[in-house]
Amino acid sequence: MNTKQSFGEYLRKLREDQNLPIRKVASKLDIDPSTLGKIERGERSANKEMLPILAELFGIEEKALGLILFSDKVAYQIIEEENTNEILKVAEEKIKYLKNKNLKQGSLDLK
Amino acid sequence: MNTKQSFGEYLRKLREDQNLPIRKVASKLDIDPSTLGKIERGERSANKEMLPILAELFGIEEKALGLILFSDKVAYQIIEEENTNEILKVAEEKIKYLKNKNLKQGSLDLK
DNA sequence: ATATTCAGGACAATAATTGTCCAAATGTAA
DNA sequence: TTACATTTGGACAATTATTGTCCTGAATAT
Repeated sequence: MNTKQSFGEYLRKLREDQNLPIRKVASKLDIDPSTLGKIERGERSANKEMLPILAELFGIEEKALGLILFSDKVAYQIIEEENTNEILKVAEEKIKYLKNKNLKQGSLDLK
Repeated sequence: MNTKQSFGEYLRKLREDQNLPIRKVASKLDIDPSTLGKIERGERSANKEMLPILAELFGIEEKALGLILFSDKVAYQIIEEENTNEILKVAEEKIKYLKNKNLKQGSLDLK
């Protein structure tokens, strides 16, 4: 897993390795080729519905693809702050706490 | 630093410790009391402009307040995924890479 | 009982996101 | 070069999310 790559860069590499035109992949995703181009260039974000389609198309794990997508989103969200590491650490503790809390309560009040 | 608290819960505690009504704090922030109530209950998000005002009002570090706010946002964004820890780890590496890259290039292309 | 405070829904305004369409640019092969 | 396919990127519209206000009713305090 190359964590230095953005989702778009990764996607483009996958596509080019298979010599597929944007047009074809876009068609699988049922979106305009221009939109996919923007996703590959990072001007747009992909959404979760695209993940299983892309995973199957390129023969990779959907979870791995999602990992790249979500880490992109998180990174983008806080990269302009100075204390990014601290933010991530506190977020991790918070998530741990919340997941445990909701587990005990039974109700998944996470939306 | 209590990482188990959300930004809103933390804010409410600060306010109640000083026996201030929502109305007064909202006025300092120049927003409707109802909006502040929602922020305290987590139904709305605070924004960065509010941080220095709140920090001064309650005599705490703006950075500490921002830490709680941003970690909240990150946690909220990914808490429904299963592999949250992995996402955070990859995000951290990505940020490290991007910050270093932009440092070297000089241009802060982060927006 | 009256005042104040707070909760929460309905609503409007604004901003952000998502996608399409098209024209220009780029690449590719004959 | 010509012809064709692909990609880029701007303008635009539609949808969705966010933000805040206003108002009513409930709870709390005096």
